[in-house]
Amino acid sequence: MPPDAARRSERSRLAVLEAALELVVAVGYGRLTVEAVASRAGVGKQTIYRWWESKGALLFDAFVELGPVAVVGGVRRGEVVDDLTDELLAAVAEVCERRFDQVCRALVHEGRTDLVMLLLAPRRVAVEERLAVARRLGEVRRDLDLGMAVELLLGPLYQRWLLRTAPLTPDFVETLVDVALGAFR
Amino acid sequence: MPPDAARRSERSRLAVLEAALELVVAVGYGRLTVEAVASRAGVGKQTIYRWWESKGALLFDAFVELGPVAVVGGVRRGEVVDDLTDELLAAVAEVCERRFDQVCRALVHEGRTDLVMLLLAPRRVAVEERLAVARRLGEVRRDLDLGMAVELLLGPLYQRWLLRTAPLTPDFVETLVDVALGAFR
Amino acid sequence: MPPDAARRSERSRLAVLEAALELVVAVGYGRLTVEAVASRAGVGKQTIYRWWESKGALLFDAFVELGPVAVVGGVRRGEVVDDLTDELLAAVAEVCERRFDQVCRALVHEGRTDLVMLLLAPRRVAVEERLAVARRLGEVRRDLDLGMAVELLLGPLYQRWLLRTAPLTPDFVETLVDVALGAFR
Amino acid sequence: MPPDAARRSERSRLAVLEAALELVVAVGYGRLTVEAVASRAGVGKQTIYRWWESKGALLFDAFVELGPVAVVGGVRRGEVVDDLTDELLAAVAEVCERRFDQVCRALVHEGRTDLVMLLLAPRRVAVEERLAVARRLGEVRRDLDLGMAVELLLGPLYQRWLLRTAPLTPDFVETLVDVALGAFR
DNA sequence: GTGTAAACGAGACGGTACGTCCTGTCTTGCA
DNA sequence: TGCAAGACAGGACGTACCGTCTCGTTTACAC
Repeated sequence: MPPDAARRSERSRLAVLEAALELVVAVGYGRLTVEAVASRAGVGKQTIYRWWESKGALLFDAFVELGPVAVVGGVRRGEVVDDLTDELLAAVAEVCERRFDQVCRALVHEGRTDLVMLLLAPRRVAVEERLAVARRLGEVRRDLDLGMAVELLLGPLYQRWLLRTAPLTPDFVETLVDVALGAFR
Repeated sequence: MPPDAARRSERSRLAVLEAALELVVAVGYGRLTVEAVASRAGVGKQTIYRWWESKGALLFDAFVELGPVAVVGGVRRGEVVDDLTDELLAAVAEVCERRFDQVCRALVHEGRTDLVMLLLAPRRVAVEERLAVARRLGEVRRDLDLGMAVELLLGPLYQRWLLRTAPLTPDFVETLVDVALGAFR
Repeated sequence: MPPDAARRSERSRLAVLEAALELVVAVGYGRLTVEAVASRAGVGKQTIYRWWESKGALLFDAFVELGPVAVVGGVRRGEVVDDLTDELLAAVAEVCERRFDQVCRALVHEGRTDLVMLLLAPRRVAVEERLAVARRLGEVRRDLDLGMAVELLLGPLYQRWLLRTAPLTPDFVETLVDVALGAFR
Repeated sequence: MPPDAARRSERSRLAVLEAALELVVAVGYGRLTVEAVASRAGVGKQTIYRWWESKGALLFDAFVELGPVAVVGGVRRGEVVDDLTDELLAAVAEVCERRFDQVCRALVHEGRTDLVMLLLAPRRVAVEERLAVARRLGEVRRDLDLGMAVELLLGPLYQRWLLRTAPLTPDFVETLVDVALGAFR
């Protein structure tokens, strides 16, 4: 029998999500156990297994529900270079936020990169939209491949973040935008 | 007491590394157990715990010792665009190779991104060297920041690989090189 | 948290006790492992550790639950010398029975002599009761110290058994009863 | 190849025996490990395995070599009742001595009751000899079975010791001798 | 209101793997 | 060669969690 969502206890649902988020931040994904989540949430283990498929799915829900809302800038405010820099700096801030970082790494760990992409999507969309405007305004080449451009901007950034090859400094972001825009014009 | 490396059994060391590599390819990191490695290697569990700190460290050693040697092109063969494309295609091949992929993901999983960087380093160096030549020959800007250039080329590639946002096609590589070189000239 | 006895699985409890008894007889105490008991009982190891403190406690329970019931004679059937001889012969039989012997030695081995005493108690009580009757009937001295008398009768017997100083022959038992009764009259 | 006793290191032999005795007293037989003995003796493990078959054999040797010599009274000093009482009190003292007790229990634990008997033998012989004298002097029955008499005296005593059924008080010893002698006259 | 059926907390269950410990053997210099 | 040192294969230990499965107990909808 599939569980009857109508009878689901909202109190339990929230308690579990909160406990999961607190614990993953406190101890990291590797040391996060379902038993600990259940215990901290004052919930039976079965209640977790009934409603979530995996730790990853649980953490994803926890983040979507309780994580900080990504601040995504409006489409156009000033020069394309400034707007993109702002957007990337926001991406850096987002990605360095402890809960976001932990949850994403947990999802990578579980192979649920699809969920990671969902979390990263708003940023990618924002960057793409700004570039679309830029293309319309002639700030960049008319034939610019927007998808590739987004990857060129965010790929290096996300790589630094995931692999921790180097710190995500404002300097890095500025140079990244400069160099990338060089290719787009 | 720290173990005495001089007395270490080479036979056991190799058997463990081989078993680890075979098993991680066969069952993946998540289902890889120390007991299985010990058993397949015909080795006591303690012998593994004596010499390696974690599954990740073990897999790293296994790969460094037994993994396929990365084919890194010579510095200069032709046009910079062709050479870089070759290099990135080789990077794609490397990164898609089952053992490499599994071991790297295992290391990311364990938070040992430092080791992942070691595995990726030769490629990065090769790209950087070709760009250095290009800069000397005037194929790219004199003031090009080589480190940033490398990240711009490999960052998007490695991001696609790790997050599986999209397949790593030759087309993607070509466009990536084209766009990036646009920024470098 | 202490385990909740109310929820305990009777099926598992019995399976463990049976497995323990079979195995201790089959391989002896020294080679008896908790893992083997769990495996033969079709039970998780934790289920054993949850309910029993030690191998000794487990074996004691197993014996109390499943061991052959000691045949303890009625209080008085005939001459005191015959009755006591019967009782001691029964003690010899009991103590030589494979399971009883193994379990008792296991308990001695673990220092749980209190449990050994529990297993031996019925016999001691029976002997004491017969001696009490004998004292009432004038078959032995009025001022006989019953506790000491029991020790005098069973002490040598149990010592031969535990230390295997000599075989427990009927002859030994008869002489023992004769000599002891000589002291009691 | 059997080890060559001629080349045996006396220093090592003694160090091992001393360490074994100290450790068995300190931690008991159950927690006594060969490694600990070797380490405390400043000796390689192999040196122990080369010269002793088991922990039990090692402890036995240790006791024979280093244990306190049992004080066994001369054959006849006074009344048979007094002499036997002295002998049994000495037996109690001996058996309660920490090292003797530990080593004997260790040997019982290992099933090496033969070695226990060797350790107990001097006492038994002494009692038997005094009884032989008593029989010659008419202090006890002419047809007394000496072996049985010894068992009647020491059996209850050793049983109390091994099974710890009750404390080995002087009172107990006196009553034991009284009652037993009652049977022997 | 009452009956009933699902979700709930609790936690025991059969398992898997862990990382530690110890055994008894084997190997490597040193004396 | 005997020795101290200690690595080795093997395997049991007791623990930690897994995901499943009962237990009674709420809870909430249908009658």
